[in-house]
Amino acid sequence: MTPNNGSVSVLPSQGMFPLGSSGSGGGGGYVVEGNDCLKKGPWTAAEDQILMEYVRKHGEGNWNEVQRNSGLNRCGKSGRLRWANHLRPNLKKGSFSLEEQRLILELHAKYGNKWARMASQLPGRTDNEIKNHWNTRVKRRKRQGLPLYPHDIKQSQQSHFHSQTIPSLTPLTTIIQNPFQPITDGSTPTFSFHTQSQTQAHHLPPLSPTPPSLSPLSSPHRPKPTALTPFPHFDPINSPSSSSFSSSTPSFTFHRPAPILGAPLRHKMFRDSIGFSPPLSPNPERNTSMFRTSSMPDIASFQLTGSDSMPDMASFQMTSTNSMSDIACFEFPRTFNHSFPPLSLSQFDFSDSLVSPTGPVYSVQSELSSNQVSQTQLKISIDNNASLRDAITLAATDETHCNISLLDEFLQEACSGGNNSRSATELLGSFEEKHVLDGYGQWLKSTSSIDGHLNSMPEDFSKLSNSIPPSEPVSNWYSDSGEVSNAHSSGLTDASLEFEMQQMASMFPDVATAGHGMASSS
DNA sequence: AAGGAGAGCAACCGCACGGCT
DNA sequence: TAGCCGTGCGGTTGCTCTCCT
Repeated sequence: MTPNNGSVSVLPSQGMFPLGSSGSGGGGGYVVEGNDCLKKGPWTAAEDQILMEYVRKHGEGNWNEVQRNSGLNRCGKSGRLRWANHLRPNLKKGSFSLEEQRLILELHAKYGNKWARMASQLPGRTDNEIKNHWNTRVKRRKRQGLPLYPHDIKQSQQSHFHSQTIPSLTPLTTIIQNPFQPITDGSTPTFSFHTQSQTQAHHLPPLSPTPPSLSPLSSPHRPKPTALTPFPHFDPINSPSSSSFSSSTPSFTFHRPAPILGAPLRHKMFRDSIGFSPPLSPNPERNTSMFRTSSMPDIASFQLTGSDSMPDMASFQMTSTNSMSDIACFEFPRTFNHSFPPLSLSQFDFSDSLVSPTGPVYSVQSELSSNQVSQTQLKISIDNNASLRDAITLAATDETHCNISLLDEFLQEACSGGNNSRSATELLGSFEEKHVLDGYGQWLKSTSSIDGHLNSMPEDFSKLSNSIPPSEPVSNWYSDSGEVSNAHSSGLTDASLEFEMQQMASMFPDVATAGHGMASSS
């Protein structure tokens, strides 16, 4: 936007008075009484010319000299800003490209609100541009109750936050990406997820602006995040979570975040970080069990059991105490050297603390308000000593019968729904476990050795798929506009939409290409 | 057609930091 | 060493434009 005739944001009470519209190209603005009549407000083309001429002659710097030597009736600070943001050469104008948007996300995850630092890695972009872009995104996603970061970005952000107190935390991702891989010594590792109440959960600097006091746009009166909060939970020795950790029975505990049930996301398609998870039950008669388990069971547990008869496969079973008939299971290779479902940190979305089977205990914080979910605990145990089979059993125990019906509701709507298009994300409420399943599905597709299992998987998934109006663009599922499939209302640019789509596509590299993601892959 | 909401953008403000004296 | 000054950064404000109702 170019400067125009609009008034400027300086109050007359501050000693300004309107200049009128005499300036070419828009003019307007205010001057400061008693301060050499320094002009404020939008710059005119004439002023730009003066400034450019000055910089051409004298170079950048000595901005206070601009006013003295060029006759420009602006303070040096204003001149510097104008030059930096609009006049200097090689500035890119226009909307951010997909790569730039992605980079901004990554850089923000890495640096936080260090706009200048981010700008230094985005050639032609200014810190102000990046800041505005980011703030717009923040506002939009906050309004929609969506997480600020996509999964993969969020995990790197978490790594960033922690890397300042825990060197080489980056492997955290590795730890979680393949949580089973370390189990090679015949031990019986166990690890568990559990969600704490909000009062228990906040140990770290916030990762999301959602809580007002936790905004990434931190108040200038708050300590700058140069020294990030250490992990109060990081205590491999004394951590309660580590009490069950031993060499013979590796275990780790981390907390699940609250589901995203915040903003009234009505009539929204699958989108953005929520992603879409296919039900993976290979047994049609059990096709709701995955949903049950995914729908924030208050207590769920996983168990992995070794197998000799199926040395290369493990089964994964999910049960709910509501009904033992609600059992879902699937299998996957035990060795996991085929890039087990990318169970990344973000996909688990640990909210609080983590004890890895291999050592370090990290505490990470959910960006979600944990008051949106009842106490939830998932427990996974891995038994590598099992002699007959590699089995993974996941038991979901619903103690409070809260939230558990969300996915059933979704399934019902999905199966009967037709064009209602009620969002999976809206109904799912949570996506943490779903991401596990997403990862599993993705891995499943890419693993030729289990094609047979794949074939038996997708019935309930196909139900979901069928429930999604085929005419609905996938971008509407995944855009972070948060509104009904309307990119315009959200102000999303095509690039933004495409960017969000790419984010999602990256989550489903295989299936996405099969036709708009999993939802249409059946 | 008018009004409202939201997005995008430009620019200001206050503070922090570093260099210089 | 303290104070001054220039510069840079981050937060905020307020404007216009676009789209929707």
